[in-house]
Amino acid sequence: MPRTIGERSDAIPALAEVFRTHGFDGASLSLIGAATGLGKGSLYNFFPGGKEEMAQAVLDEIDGWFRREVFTPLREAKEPRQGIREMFQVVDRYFHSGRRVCLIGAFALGDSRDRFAACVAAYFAEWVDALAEALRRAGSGRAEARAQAEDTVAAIQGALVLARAADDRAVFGRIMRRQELLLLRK
Amino acid sequence: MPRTIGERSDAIPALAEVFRTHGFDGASLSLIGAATGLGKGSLYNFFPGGKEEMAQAVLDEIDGWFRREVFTPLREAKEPRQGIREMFQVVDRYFHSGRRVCLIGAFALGDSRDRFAACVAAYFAEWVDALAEALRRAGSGRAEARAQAEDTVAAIQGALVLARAADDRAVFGRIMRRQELLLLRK
DNA sequence: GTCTATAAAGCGATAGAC
DNA sequence: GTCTATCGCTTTATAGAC
Repeated sequence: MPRTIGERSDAIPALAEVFRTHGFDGASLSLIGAATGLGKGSLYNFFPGGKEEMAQAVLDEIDGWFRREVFTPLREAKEPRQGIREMFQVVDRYFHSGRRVCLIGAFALGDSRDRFAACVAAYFAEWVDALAEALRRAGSGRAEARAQAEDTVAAIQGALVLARAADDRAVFGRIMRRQELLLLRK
Repeated sequence: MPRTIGERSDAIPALAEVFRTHGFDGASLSLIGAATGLGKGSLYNFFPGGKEEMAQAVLDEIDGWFRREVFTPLREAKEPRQGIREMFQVVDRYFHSGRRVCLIGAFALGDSRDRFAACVAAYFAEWVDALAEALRRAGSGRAEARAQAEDTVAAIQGALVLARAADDRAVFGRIMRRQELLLLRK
């Protein structure tokens, strides 16, 4: 998180943190102001569309990050099985081993789903697609690869729910490890 | 949903619907009043603790329902494998094949987790416990049964996230069916 | 017991000084 | 470009009429 906010994108990490912690409705402008160190004037200067534009900017940033660090590597990995192993590593790091919630998953379950429906749907669809392609290249049939990919993305999201519910990140690690074994066995 | 509200418990289904649809923060008293057909006077007469007491009453009702319809049957089923099959059926019906969100899962990911932390943690812990016992009775070792139970509850929660994200309940059915096969194969 | 009116606080958003 | 003050509205919650 940058110490000084010089441009719009500098505020995104703090914004993401606030939305993850408090949800869209719970993230008030005063909380956002405190987290970013910006007054309302500056916030509306960077984000004329207000809170909705702030959340959209965070979602776009997350989408770009996953595209760059997860989806594309999955699709382009020379060794698909190795690519899948690396996906689990990157995802575990991203979610801080289950301590950090998936903002897009939380938006999917919450009241803000309709507002950001397209973004939310596209994120999960692309994750499933990219993983299915890697699995197909690793030897699974087309239909089986899709099924395995769907199960895996669901397992990760479910693991985040359970980890946060139990306030115990060990749950997340266990589910991730078993899902990786299930996917790469044989 | 009862047509007339004569006592506190008559309002619970409508309350649950509002919290599921709008989340805790998004469920304003005016929405709650419209959904229940009750004025604020009546609401505060039934729930002196306000919104928090309303949500807690809903969580208690859900907890009781799952205990009665899912956890206890799992533990007491004469045929544990058949009991597990029935769990999948009951859960599919409860979540309207993925169209209905798990309020406790949504609270776990959302801003209201801290407020209802004990309730949320207990719900998932008991589900995993009950399913693990059934799996153990069906022949799994103690550790393996726990792992399978954890994976299954996570798969169900993840399936709800994906179904809601894609606005496609078919996803939910597919993941549930595959998880059931995985659990009961051999 | 249920309504309407109202209180007090917080909200998102805007305007204007600097 | 960033601040403070403020608008208009909604929120939860309460008070008092009936």
